[in-house]
Amino acid sequence: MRKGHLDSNCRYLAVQKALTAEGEIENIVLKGWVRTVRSGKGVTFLALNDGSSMASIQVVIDASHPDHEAVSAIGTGAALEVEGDLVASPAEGQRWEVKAARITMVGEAGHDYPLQKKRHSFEFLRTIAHLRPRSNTFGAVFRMRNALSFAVHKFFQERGFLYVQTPIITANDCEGAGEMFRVTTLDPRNPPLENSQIDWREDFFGEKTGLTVSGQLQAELFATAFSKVYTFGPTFRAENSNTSRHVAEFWMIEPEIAFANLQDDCKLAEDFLRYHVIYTLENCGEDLQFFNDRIEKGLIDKLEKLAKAEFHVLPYTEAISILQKSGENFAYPVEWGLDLQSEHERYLTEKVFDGPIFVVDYPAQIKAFYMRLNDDERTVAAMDLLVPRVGEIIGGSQREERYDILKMRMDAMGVPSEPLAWYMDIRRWGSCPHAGFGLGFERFLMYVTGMENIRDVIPFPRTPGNAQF
RNA sequence: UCCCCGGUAGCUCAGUCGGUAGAGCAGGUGGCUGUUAACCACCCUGUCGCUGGUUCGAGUCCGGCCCGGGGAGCCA
Repeated sequence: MRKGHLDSNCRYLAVQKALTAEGEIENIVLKGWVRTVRSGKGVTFLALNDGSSMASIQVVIDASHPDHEAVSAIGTGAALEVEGDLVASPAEGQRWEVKAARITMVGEAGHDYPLQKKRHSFEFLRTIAHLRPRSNTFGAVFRMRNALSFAVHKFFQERGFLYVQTPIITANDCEGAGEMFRVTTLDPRNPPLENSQIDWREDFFGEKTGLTVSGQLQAELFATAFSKVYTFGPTFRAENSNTSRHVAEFWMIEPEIAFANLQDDCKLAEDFLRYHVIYTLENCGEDLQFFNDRIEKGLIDKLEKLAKAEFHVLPYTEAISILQKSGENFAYPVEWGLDLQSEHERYLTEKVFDGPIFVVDYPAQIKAFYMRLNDDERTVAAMDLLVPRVGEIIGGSQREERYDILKMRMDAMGVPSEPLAWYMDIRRWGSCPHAGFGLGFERFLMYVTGMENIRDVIPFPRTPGNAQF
């Protein structure tokens, strides 16, 4: 067996291309990592995977081959280049296999390779996040993540939306969505002080800055120039949340549309969800089948059902009344003016409607300052899209486009208006009704893969106490 | 941050009433087979999370701490 790089005139093929070949091909080259070695006296089989598909390709080497003994000692995880002929497999289990003429060891893997050919717990795999993409489940997760990232852009671009990159560093302390990470170049042991308070004017940006918790406010500005825009980027929350649904760094999708009301917003959210579920069904078959068989039984049925489902619209006030009449014994109180808890949301979407629902028109006092005040003056044009098994998956609103009312709401909620003068300015000149929503990309991935922990749908999760890799 | 559960071999786990630790996989050796996370036989593998206590004796009981998981809150 040769070591090092193989120069060859042979045709290099991704494993996925080889597996879906129309016919036999002579002299091909495959490169990838060994998943299993099954060795016998007469013949040795290698399963080679290069991440291009869930399935590995079977490489066969006869005992008569001079390298047979060396090949049979190859460890799981080794990187190989295989040169040979793609031939029809004489045995059950695969259509094509590679009859190896030459196998080159590119990178060895010893017996201490942590990823064994057995089932590992997701908890263990998180501790080897640098290797877990080579496992079946994470291969499928990240291929799916890739496919859906592409689909997000495809969806918006096909509809004339402008992709806007909103800032990651921001001085808006009150974007309204939670704790921010501080961004500073000051020396923490010796910060400049004024009246024993840190003097942020001395900091890099001349004011107190942090990592963005939402691109919405800036997306609104662009919406009032380009009509339809979306963001798709990293978002940060410094909250000490320790749950399977929270990470400190995640990717959020935030469309914002001008000349639009809450109904238009709901329609967009519905189209978005349906489009991506159908895209997944049509483009991720092999990986989806794996999730359906191994991660969440009935996943494909669930997605097909969602793709065809009617999306109900339910005003908050009606939701409260349904919950109060339900006779269910909820752990948290149901009363007009209180926010809906997870148990309430799941009851509505699973038991009452058994399908996706928009809950709209929430009490003003439990929602953010920028949401548009309804004519009843006690609710705002907010919407949450709830789906079975997950609960809230999208949250959005029509934005308050009337300067005076926005100012009044900010004052009432204690939001200082001076730092947000630019945000308010677009209400002074050419203001128009507009709306948008936010969707956590990882939460959406959890929904379509059936994965139950958000840390298992993002390459390198950042959570309280953990920023490894 | 709060509540609950857990931490035993490289990995997945068992360990009874408190009596001195075990199975599968991985690894090694041999055998066997166009094999399918191959199979069969034998061999090897331990700071029982850390720390203090109770006890003749602690993986097992109690306290503290660390780490992980589930749920809640916050939210996406």
